[in-house]
Parts: sequence; C-alpha cells; structure tokens
Amino acid sequence: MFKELNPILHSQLRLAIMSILISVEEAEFNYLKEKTGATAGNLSVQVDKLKKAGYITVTKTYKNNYPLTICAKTRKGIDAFEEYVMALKSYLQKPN
Amino acid sequence: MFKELNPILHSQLRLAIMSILISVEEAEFNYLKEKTGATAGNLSVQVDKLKKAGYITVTKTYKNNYPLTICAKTRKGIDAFEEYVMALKSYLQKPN
DNA sequence: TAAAGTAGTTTATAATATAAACTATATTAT
DNA sequence: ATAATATAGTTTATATTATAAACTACTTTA
Repeated sequence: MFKELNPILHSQLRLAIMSILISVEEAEFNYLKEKTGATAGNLSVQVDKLKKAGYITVTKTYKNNYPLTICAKTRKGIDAFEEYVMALKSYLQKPN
Repeated sequence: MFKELNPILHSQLRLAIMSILISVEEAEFNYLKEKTGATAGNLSVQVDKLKKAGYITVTKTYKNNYPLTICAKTRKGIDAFEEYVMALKSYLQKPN
C-alpha cells in the first residue's frame, strides 16, 4: 500500500537541494544556501550526506581567491529522486 | 521558492496515518497498524502526536471485551494535510 | 596590521523516530 | 484453578537526525 520513503531524500533541506540540482547543470554552495534559506553549517552537513549517498558530486575549487564548492546531481541521484516522488504519490493520492 | 514542510506531517508513519484517515470515516488502531506495517509502539506514539496536534480524534472504547482505539481526522487535520501536499509540490515540480 | 568579510567545516545539542520492554486484561489449554 | 498464550495497546530507552553555534582558514579593506 505505502511505499518506503528514502530517508536520505525525506528531509526538507536535502530534498530542496536535490530539487534545485535536478533543474540545473550545477550549483554553487552559496546559490544553494540562498535558494534554500539554510544556514551554511546545516547545508554543509546535508550536502555531505547527499555526496556520501552518491546522489551528488561535490567539487572544490577557487573563484577570485575564495574557496568555491560546486554541486551537481548524479545519475543515481536522479533515479533516487524520481523513485522518491513516485513513492510519495502513494501517500498523497486522494481516492475519489 | 520552497515552502515549509509541516514537520508533524513530514514523517513517513504520520503521513501514512493521515493518508488513510483522509480516505475513510474512521479507522481502528489495528487497521492502521496493518495498513502501515508499523509496530504497535511506534503507531501509538505517532497517533498521540497527531492527536496532540489536533489533526485527529482518538476514541477509546471496547469491542468483544477488548480495548478498541478508533481514530478519525479533524477539519484541522484535513487542512494541514492539504497544505502539506501543496508545499511538497514546490519541491517536486520538474521545470520543463 | 587590525578588523571585518567570505566560504565553508566541525561539533554540541535538541528533536525525532523507532523498537523493546512493559501494563492490563482476556482466552485457551492443562 | 491456574499457567500459558493472545489481544490491545502504552511507556521508555536508544539510536538517528536535524540544526545552529562555534570554529577554521583565508582574503579584503580600513
């Protein structure tokens, strides 16, 4: 009846991060921070969890002498996101 | 951009409970237990949280000498569920 | 060169989810 | 009669999570 909800994605901030990354090629740490409204600390932790799950890649580089962290979705991340959306639907469907 | 996800509903088991109650007039504790696959302990705790939030009513009675707990949605619960679904959509929409 | 700013990470804490252990009563087997 | 098992939950202990505060490291500006 109810499908399992992937706990890595069933988190407001991680879901927001993935949602953004699904729609763009890649995103800077600060872009994610602004769009989600998260604190840097929280974002850092959740980005790391998504990376460890293999759902995103995290590339560390420099821009204008400052550290720059760039995130991008992986195939595995896309698949997990889509499966999560499907699973969620089993909870939201209104039986008419 | 992203709407807040009501933390009372953003929980797999509580969402499942509400999802069931949305579709029926009322439901017995054991019915919820079977449909959700939850343990009795976990279900008991989450039912209590939904009750304390004012999202469901919990009526304790007896059937065949045994305790019987019956749950039903409230107007507040319906509203919260519908708002949660709306909020979720801001995370799931695929920009084409 | 001190103060403030940028870009994060690490860590401590509070909140949550969950199952194990427990309570209370009923039924069934010996 | 009473011991064992079943029913219907609740309470509690523990593990996991989410989160912000504190911190690191470096850069720019006054």
